[in-house]
Amino acid sequence: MTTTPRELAQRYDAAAVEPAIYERWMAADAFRPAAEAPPGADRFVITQPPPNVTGALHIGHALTATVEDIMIRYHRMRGDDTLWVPGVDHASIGAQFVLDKIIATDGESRASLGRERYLERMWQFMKDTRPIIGEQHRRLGASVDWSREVFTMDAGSARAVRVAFKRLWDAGLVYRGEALVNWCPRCLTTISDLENVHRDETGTIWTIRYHLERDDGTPDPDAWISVATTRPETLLGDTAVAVHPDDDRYRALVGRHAILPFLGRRLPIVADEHVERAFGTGAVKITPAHDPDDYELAKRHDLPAVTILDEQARINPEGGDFFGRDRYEAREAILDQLREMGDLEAERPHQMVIGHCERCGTVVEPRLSVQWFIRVKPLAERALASVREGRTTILPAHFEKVYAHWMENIHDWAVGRQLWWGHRIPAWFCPDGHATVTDAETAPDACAECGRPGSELRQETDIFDTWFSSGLWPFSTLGWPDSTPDMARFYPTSVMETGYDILFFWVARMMMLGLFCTDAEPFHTVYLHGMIRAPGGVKMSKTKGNSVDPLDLVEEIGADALRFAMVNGSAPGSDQRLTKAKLDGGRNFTNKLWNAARFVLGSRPEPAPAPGEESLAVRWIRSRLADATERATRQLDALDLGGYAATVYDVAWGDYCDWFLEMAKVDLRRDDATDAERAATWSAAADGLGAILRLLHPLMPFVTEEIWQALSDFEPAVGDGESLLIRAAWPVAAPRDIDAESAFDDLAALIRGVRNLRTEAGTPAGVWVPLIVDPTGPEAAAALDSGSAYLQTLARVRPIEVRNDADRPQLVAASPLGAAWLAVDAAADTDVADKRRSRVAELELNIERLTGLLANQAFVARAPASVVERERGRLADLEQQLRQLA
RNA sequence: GGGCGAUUGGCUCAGUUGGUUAGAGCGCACGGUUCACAUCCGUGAGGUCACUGGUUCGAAUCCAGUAUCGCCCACCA
Repeated sequence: MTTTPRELAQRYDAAAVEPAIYERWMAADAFRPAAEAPPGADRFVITQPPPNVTGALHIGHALTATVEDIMIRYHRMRGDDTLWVPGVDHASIGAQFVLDKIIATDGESRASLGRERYLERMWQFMKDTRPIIGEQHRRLGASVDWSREVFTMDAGSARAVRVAFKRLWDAGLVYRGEALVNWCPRCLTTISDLENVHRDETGTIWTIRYHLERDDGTPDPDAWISVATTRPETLLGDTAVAVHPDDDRYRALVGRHAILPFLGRRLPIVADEHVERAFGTGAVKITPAHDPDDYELAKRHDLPAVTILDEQARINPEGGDFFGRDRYEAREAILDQLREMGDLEAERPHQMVIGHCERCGTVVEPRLSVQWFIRVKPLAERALASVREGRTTILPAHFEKVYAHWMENIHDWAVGRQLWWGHRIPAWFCPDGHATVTDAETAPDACAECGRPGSELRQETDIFDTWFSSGLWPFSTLGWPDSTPDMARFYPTSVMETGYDILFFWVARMMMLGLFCTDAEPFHTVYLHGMIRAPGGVKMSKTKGNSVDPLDLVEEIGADALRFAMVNGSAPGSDQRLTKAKLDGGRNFTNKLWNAARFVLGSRPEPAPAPGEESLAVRWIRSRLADATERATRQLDALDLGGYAATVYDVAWGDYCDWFLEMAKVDLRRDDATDAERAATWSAAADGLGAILRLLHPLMPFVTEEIWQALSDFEPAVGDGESLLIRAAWPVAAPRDIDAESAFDDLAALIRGVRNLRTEAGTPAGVWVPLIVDPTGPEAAAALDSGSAYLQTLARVRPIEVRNDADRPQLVAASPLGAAWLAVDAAADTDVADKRRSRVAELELNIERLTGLLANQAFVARAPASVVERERGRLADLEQQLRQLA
């Protein structure tokens, strides 16, 4: 055992300490669950969103990792069987977007490389980029089980994807069909509704004349129907004009035809109730292949769909003379020509919403194609019931409504992506076009419909939407579909934690797929954190240049300080601004802890054979820590992380540092103390520090661990012999010592009162002044006597004269222990007299109010007795104070 | 067009099942080289809890409505 304190550096150097501490945890294998679950232990398993493989860590990841790490460290200390599986998501569209840019610098492209070489290049890219996120999570202190690290392109994940899809197929929940889907002409793939982000924009709405057909089939130059459109270029794909059946203006035209400009196509004029008479001209051009509304209408009226755009949104050969032009060029050309022909009747600005590709920002194009769909209604119903019936709880609770609303209005999920990087859909086509779905990696033996041999089958080239594999995460990471020990031990998981922005993308999908695949809710609690915003309250984004790099912050102030800043004063689901002031607060708190530890370690007195009597300070801080332990435990159990942070901050700084350590100094340094008493005080200080370190460890793991090492090094008793804080036990709340707390409160009130007097009287802070106290009674006198050493030092008053004295100056500190005043001449100060008068007035006002309240029969009769009692106590206190001031 | 959330001292935010004197940090004012810490210590000022009405002995908290801001969802050309 070391008996001399380890020297703690004068300044805490987070940048140097943190990586070393992480190494120590790794070396001790502290993150991995035991080989077998400890008997009787509760289970606590985190489900986390795997970050995109290509993305550098941003502040949102930092918050995610912090919140999860707090939970897992807390439960680990509780002795629970904990697991937190780390990993990265292959992010197919995102990764391709990044890689496309990289290879473009070499003059290459997807097309120039081809699928096979492109994928080789991608795997090579993965080797470089995959470890980055993990390394960054280490810097934040994330105590994940690295031995179970998962990549969603690993074989295990791939198998889970195939098996899940095959089961959905077998259950009749997968179909292939033609539909109008969201198409990104730049990424060259389908995207889901969720990835199609709508933005308000000011566009133009044009009114165009379609001439009516004459009996001889030619357009009538003098008769037309005017249609309004925001997308003139799509007229090339028009196959009808629609009006409302009850619209008198057009009733006569229904059944006749208009002639499409440029192409001369005959357009039937149809009546449909979905047409809004008041909008535009009341007549709508119908482009089934390029507008979702029109597509639906065309189905009702059995109209053909003509696709006029190619995959890059250029006019295809169907567009006649406009063939080859980009959609916007074509728009201008068409407008010019219509204008020339006199058929462009009007144009005016128009407010509208336009869908953009979430990834690249390109305007999304509805595109008619054959796609794989998952029929999600039945899945959604189950997922909805789980939340409605409380088997899964969402925090904060109001997101349950958001979740329900989305689940109730869900559309079938187009899961296919025309990309290369990702899990290829395990469907195989025979030359006759029959699809066979398999859960094997290789081709099925034969076509399920016509029996053609496997050698003639060709695999689907589409891959899965990344969220399909992410949706399997909670169990695919544990070895599903096999019945692995991990599945049995860790599934279903406990808390799924993420930002509310991916509630639909991911949480909803996990719920649906989890219930379908495993017949169990994949987690019992969904904890959604808010977004971190820039100081102005605006969204952080790299393009705006207002984003902060969490790693820069870690480098500058340390991971602990950043973690504290992000969690303190935050509430789940609420956005927060990360300001300099907040970050400084975290850094300052780290510094405070460090210095408190330096003091404790450096002030150890001579060892004493037997511990002496415990002082008021010791009894008081024990009780405060017991209270904090009880509250912190309750708050962590309720996932109230902001409350937990506030609790430990307050007890550490406000109670332990500001009051206890100052009182402990008095006890350690007073001349009349025995060695035994000093030893008792110090050992309580060390114990208190140990308790604070334990309470704070989930939030600020590094600095607490570093201090713990020094503390437990030469005082193993504090740590129960556990050399690593990460493995130490979470404290058990001891009973409160109400007597000590109330004795302390009385004394502290007096000390504050005297300090206040000094300030008001303008007594220089360093000067010792004599104090006179007139105690309220014998008990107060006794308390005063035993607390006089504290009072002297903390209020810097000496000597203290205790006497009953009716002759009081203007300046008096009123307290439960008695009236006190400084033996200095300050009475001449009129300012002081004013202050006293206003204090008396305030007291009288409050006494009046309380007297009135207590005279109210209804209050006394209906309020709980404890409340009435408390008000009576308050009134008595106030009356006593008033007497002291008189 | 629907839905959700927010509105608390100068700023950023907490506020547990309604309990009567609404908290914190920062900022501000004043004073401090008290041997852990100036990334600190002490003292203080500052709020009719957006507004209106209701329920209640009692409302920042529950209910209804209004206003402002923000977010999400949505197939009106």
